[in-house]
Order: sequence, then C-alpha cells, then structure tokens
Amino acid sequence: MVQKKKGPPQGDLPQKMAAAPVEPKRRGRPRAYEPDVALGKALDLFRSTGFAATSLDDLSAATGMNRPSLYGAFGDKRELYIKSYQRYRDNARAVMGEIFRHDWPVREQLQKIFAAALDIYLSGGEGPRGCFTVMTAGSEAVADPDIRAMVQNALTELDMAFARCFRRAKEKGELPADADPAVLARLASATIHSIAVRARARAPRQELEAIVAGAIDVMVGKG
Amino acid sequence: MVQKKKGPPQGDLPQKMAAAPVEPKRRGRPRAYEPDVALGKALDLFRSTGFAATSLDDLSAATGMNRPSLYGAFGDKRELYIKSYQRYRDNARAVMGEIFRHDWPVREQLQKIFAAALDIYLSGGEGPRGCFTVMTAGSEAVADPDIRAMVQNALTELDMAFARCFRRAKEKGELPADADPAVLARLASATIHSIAVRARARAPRQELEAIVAGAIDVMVGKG
DNA sequence: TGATTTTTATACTGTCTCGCATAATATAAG
DNA sequence: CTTATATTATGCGAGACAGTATAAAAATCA
Repeated sequence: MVQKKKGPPQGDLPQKMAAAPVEPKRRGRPRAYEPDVALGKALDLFRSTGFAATSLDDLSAATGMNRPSLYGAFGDKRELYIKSYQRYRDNARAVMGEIFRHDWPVREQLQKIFAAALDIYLSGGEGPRGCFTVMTAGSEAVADPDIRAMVQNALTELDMAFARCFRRAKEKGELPADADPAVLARLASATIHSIAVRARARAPRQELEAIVAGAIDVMVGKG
Repeated sequence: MVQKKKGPPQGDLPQKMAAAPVEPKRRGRPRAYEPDVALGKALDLFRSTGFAATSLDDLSAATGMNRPSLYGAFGDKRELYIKSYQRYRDNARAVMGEIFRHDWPVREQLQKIFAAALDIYLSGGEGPRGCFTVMTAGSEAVADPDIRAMVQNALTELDMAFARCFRRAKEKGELPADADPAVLARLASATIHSIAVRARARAPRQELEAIVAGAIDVMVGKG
C-alpha cells in the first residue's frame, strides 16, 4: 500500500495563476522527466497506434518514464489516454481559436483554418497521424461514455466555431442572403473530417489542399 | 504438420458460376458452421471493436467456431480482418452500385445514396458501428500497406462514383454550367465521411439526416 | 466392418499485458 | 548526520493473448 489511491500527484498546481517556472523547492528525489513533454510523447504514440495497440511498454519507452512513474504521474492506461486526448484538444482549440478569433474575410479565415488542420494532421515523424478525434477516439467512443462525450464535444465545438464564422460573414454581406450558416458549418466540418480520414490513408498533401480549395469555393463562392 | 500451409480450404468454389446450394458430397466430418455467416459475425465484431481490441476468443465466441477452425477457414487474425473488410466493401459496393446504376435525377439519387449509407452506419445491435473504412481500417492503414491500399481504393471508388453521378447530371442540365463535378464529388464523399464519424459518436439519426439534406441543397441547389 | 478424410474439441506453449510491490536513490528538512 | 519525502529502478504475478499440437469425432469410401 505504497502509492495507492491517492490519485495522481497532480504535479505542482500553483495556487492561483502564476506561470510558475520557479520551482517551489520540491521535497524528495527530483523527477527525471518533464510531465508536459512526456504527455506529448504519449499523445504522439496513442495518435498513431490507437489505444489497444499501444502497450505500456511502448509508452514507457517513448516517454522515458518507467511504468510506476507513468502511473504516479498520469494514472492507468485509460487515464493517460484521456489526458493525452485532452491535451490534443487543448492544442487544437488554441490553434484554431486563434484564427477564428480574428475578424478576417471568410475566405481567408477558412483558408487559414484548413491549413492549420492540415498541419496538425500531416505533422509527425513517419507517416501522417491524422486526427485524434476522428481516428482513435472515435473508435473508443462507442464503448466508453467519457470518451464519447469528449468526441461529441469536439464535434459540436467545431460546428459552432464554423457556424459563428459564417454567421458573421453573412452579416458582413460576404455571403448571399439565402446562405444557411449552420448548413455551411456542417459542410466545413465535413471537409475537416474528410481530410483527416484521407490523411490517414496517406493522401498527398497536394490532393488535400485541392479538396480544401474546392470546398471553399462551393461554400463561399469562387474568389 | 497437420493442416499446414495448404491455404484456407476455400469452401466449395464451384467451377464456373453455379450458386451451388447443392453439396458436392464433402468427404470428412461436416462443418458445424457456415463460412459466410461466420465471416459476417467476425465483420460485425471487428467493426465495433477494431482490430487490436478484438481477441480471437471474442471472434471464436461470436462465430461459434473454435480457434483451429477459424485458422483453417480464414487464416490468422490479420487475414480474417482483411477478409472481413473485403466482405464489408463488397456489400457496400453492391448496395451503392445498385443505386448509382440508375439514371435518376441527381437529387433523388443522392438522397438514396446517403440513406443507404446511414442504414449501413446505424445498423447493428447495440450502438451504431459506423463505417469500417473510416473507423477501424483507417487506423490500421498507417502501419499496414495492404490495408492502406484497400482504404485508398475505397475512398477513390466513392469519389469516382459521385463524380460520374455529377457529370451525368451536368450533362442533363441539372447543374449550373460552372459546377465542377469533381469538386462536388469530393464534397459528397466528405459528407459521407462526416456522418460516419458522427454516427460513431452516437449522433441521433435525425441530426445526420439534417446534415445530409443541407449538404444536398448546397451541392445541387434547393429543390 | 474397417480405412481414410475432414472437421471439431481440448489443451498447451511461449509471449505479452497491466498493474503493483518492493527496494534503491536522491533531495529537503530538522 | 539523521529523518522524512518523493521519485526511480527492478521485477513479480496473475491473466490475456495468438497460434499450434494432439486427440477425439463424424462423415465417406472400399
């Protein structure tokens, strides 16, 4: 009963909102890993091999942490998976949100969004890893309610962001009066889903960019 | 060296094209399973749990065949997975092809195609299982070249079928002169991919039908 | 009936898997 | 220097896993 059921030690967790690069003088033996980069490695691995096919040995090797350290830091395999997915979503949300935030012309904004998505899907060492939501999380979503909720959330979040974008464009007169922002948003999301799937099958970037360009033309008219 | 390397016994395989419900008097102990329905069960299982998370015990239980029989009939796990996927594709191709074959108005044809896709994705006992290509095969596609080739083939086959459909419609004057069949085809495929992903996250059928209806309106104009 | 053939049934093997127990190590506090 | 704390390192143990060997069973053929 050494480290049982006191939950993951949750790292530092500074009281309020200090960025805390200052170590508050930890007590025992210092960590040999940085939780953040370790989680990033785990994310990469889960993203390319999925949940079931990724063993704790693989994760251990990738993160450089041995198994007890993994458990201490992140909990069991499922928790680590969920934390990885959360991190992926946080990152995607940050990147996308930064673009959606601006008040650019629709066409330009869509181009930037899709380019960012492509960067995410095609990044990584060997072979494109696609989208966490579409590929591996979608698989687990059927059996695991928590993951399913996260996936649903990711899907609707994207729909909403696109819908807001199109609504604004319509108000600014960039879209015809009969354009339906909600419908266009679903189409934009669908384009995202489609390039995620195709990226996984190693479609060349050029092809994906052509798909994006065509979709934009249909959605907001040929520029 | 009992049943080694003579390949799966390939059932009957009648010489030319006889439906062959007539047993040509097999020699030894009769099979306790029907290869076709067993493969269907395996397909269902792979489709809902993916490759890695589906054990041979699960497959054995689902098909009613014990492990040696599985090996004898279909080969190892990967071969069984590929045969399952092949069967899924054959079925999907048959269903879709039957619809694409006709010379109906685009709108009607698209409606039927998407309805058929929804039927496939939402069918099954507990919880929608989505699309084999998008979900589980897409995951394996990164690491396995054979599966990747099948996925690529599935994607382009769908693209081509939609493109042909839109090209015909344009020739018949159902689409504006500046409509690009290839672009529209990609959008139609994207819609398919999107509802496949959403089905996996248990989006209600009504929502999926709304997405389809909106997409059709954008692609061929509001009817 | 007895021999042959094909399948089923049982059980085994070596490997991998997850999670945890235990012990060693490295730091801060008293 | 000693004690307390927090981590790393090693490795165990029960079970799941894929694949196969072996034996029993059920049919046809002679």
